[in-house]
Amino acid sequence: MDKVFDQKKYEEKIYSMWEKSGVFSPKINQKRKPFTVILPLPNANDPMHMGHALFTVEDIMVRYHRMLGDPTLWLPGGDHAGIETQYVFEKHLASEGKSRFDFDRKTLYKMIWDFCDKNKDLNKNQMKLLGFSMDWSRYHYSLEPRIVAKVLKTFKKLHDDGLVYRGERIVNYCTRCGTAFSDLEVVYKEQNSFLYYLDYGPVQIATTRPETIFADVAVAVNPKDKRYNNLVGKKATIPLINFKIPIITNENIDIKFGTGALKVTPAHDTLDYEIGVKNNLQIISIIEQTGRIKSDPRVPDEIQGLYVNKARQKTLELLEQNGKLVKKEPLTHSVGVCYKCSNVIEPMIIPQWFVKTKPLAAPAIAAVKKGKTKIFPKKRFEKLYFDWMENIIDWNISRQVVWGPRIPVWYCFNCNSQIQISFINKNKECVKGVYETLSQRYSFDEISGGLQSILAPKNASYQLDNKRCHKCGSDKLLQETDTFDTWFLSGQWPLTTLGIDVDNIKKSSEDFKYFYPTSVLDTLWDILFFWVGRMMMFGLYLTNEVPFRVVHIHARVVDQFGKKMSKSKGNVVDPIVMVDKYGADALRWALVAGVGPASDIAISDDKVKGARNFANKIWNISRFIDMKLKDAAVEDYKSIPEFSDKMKGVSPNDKKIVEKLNKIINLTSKYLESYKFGLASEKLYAFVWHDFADKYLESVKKRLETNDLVPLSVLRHVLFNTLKLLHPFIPFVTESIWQELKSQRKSPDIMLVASSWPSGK
RNA sequence: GGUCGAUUGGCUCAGUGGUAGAGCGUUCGCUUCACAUGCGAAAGGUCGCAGGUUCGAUCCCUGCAUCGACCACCA
Repeated sequence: MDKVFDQKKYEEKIYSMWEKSGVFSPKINQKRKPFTVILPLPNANDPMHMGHALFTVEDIMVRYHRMLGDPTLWLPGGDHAGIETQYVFEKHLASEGKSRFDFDRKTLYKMIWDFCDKNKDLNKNQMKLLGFSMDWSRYHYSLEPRIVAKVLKTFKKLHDDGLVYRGERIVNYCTRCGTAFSDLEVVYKEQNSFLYYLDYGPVQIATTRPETIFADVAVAVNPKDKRYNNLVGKKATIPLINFKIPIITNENIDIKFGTGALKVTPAHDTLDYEIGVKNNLQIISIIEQTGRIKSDPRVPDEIQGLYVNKARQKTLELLEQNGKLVKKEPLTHSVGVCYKCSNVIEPMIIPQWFVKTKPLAAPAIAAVKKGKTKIFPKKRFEKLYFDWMENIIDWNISRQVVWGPRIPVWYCFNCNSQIQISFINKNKECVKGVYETLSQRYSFDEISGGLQSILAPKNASYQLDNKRCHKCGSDKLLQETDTFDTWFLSGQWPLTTLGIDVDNIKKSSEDFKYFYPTSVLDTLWDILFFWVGRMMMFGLYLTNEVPFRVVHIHARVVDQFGKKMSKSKGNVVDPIVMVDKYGADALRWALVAGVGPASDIAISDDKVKGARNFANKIWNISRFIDMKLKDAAVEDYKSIPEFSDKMKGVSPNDKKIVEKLNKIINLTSKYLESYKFGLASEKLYAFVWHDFADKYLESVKKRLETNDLVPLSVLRHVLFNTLKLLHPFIPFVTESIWQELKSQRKSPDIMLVASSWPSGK
């Protein structure tokens, strides 16, 4: 054995040995309960970051259970990550001076597909470098046909059950990404702006968005506001266009803000939308999806066609010229921006597909309350889970991006001639318009061949198959171009990857019947809502059974200053760089050792270096024992008696270390069962380094010179058991030693499986 | 505004109802034949503040302070 553990010499070899042996692929054994973990699928658009290295926690659980003898499945996967990937890809296109509007959707889809394929493979290799014992034979990608087919069936089932509807609700729309987002995907940023006081005839209103005044349909005041009592029911006048709008009341108006009078613009503000719906007000939309002001007769000519920001300036100029701008004062408020591109989110009314979530959330709440799924750490995260699930609103599952499965709904163009279309014609030009008009110049085939997107009116008729129109028999049908929210796919991940049959659960695959529900879902708390909640809802909806028994929330990796790692801050540490420098074991250990439940981990070179030293310590303990065994001229393990309490010549000192070993075996098992990985590793560290190496090993050196075989027997006993305890945490060094000491032990050949987890009786 | 978390030796952080722990750093001594990615020793904390429960609190409860995170609202 070398003087120091050279991980580069072993890691690759060891991993491929494991892989070839097939130990990562469990065999179904009806006599034993399986242990199943589904990997939180990394995005296929990006290499791994330090957060992914925390899958170490899952590997620890998985390896532990495998060693216990449980049929253990860790199922890996990759996520197409719809919007996020398209965003990354569009940046890539932009660097080549192109945009998504230059391509029809088929071409664009193919380009992104190829882009992701490369990254997917990169991801897989990186996970192997970290030693993750995933069953690669069961790897799944969210866009592979058999996964998508199941997802579409779920959509149909939801639709049949009346849980899907097409609705026109105010949605968060990013004009740059060209898609709507769920409320969870909007981030709020502080912005310095101005509050403008405008003259609306009998009242003054205060607004930060003067460009939307042309879409106003009312002025609202608080019913308790005495200043306006006599004006309620009368009319206010929109300046510049002199439209009369009613003055109404609403309890949500803050008396102290501005003048206490709010201009109500239902089409372009969330609160206003609610007020509009409640009071049956007209909803007038003046902003296009491109972010430009519409050519609407209500809008002054010079403002039409301007982008929102320009329109604001121009409107203010006009207001000032007309003496309608009373005053402006500075205001700091938060503005919703796109979580991907930071562009300001425009609340807009666009027809979208929604899932009714209340009926799905109720069982998901009940399951956690009944303890069918347990969340760790409980106190903190159960509350978070309930808060979200109890306040859930209908889920907008439409995304106006290309990268994802299209919603399986078809519109007949004969019946719905008002559908808006965007496509690339034969001359490679992007053409937009309403079908009724376009059909006079272009054939249906030319349109469908170069299709970019369609936008059907809210009440458009549709059908769930692409046969001839059920109503008129026409064959001019096109599928919805909205694609599914990524979480609609990943929310079904444990079901689809294990092989559920959505139509007939009893016909699901053997894997599904055996491995579902899964045992533990380990993730970061920040996708508790996006992912865990959705999986709970889908799981219970389709199977009446929770998708996992336990949700374990792991720690978050931050930089040495305690800040979240992000590309924009430039404080990202590449896990693979650390692996290269100090070894996979070192990084794994550094991420787990002594870390409290769901706390932050500050990762630094020093910490990983310390972990590397620990791995080396174990290596050298083994090297010492190996040498002593050979010094004693012992050819193989048979020459040294197996350790036993009753063997002759066992000293109190020997007994003491064995007692401590048994204690640490019990403790490690106990901690692993209760998800206390930090404590487990900390205690192991102290035992290995201080009790075993510094004290016991030093103390027997003299005895070893006297040809006393008892201490050798003890050393070997303690070493092999300790290696087993350490293996889930630091698999490479322990397995490397296991291989080096082949002649000094009985089978098994591979540490990972065949060696059973020790018992510390 | 609401919720949650943190506050422990110089730094980073574990932990427990019964007189404080680790790693790193620091100081001193070691080229000891497993390991200098090491060995031996040492210094260093009234466990944020104020109350309460308890025979006893760093740990439980209440309040406060500071920092951080999340959610909601922001016309």
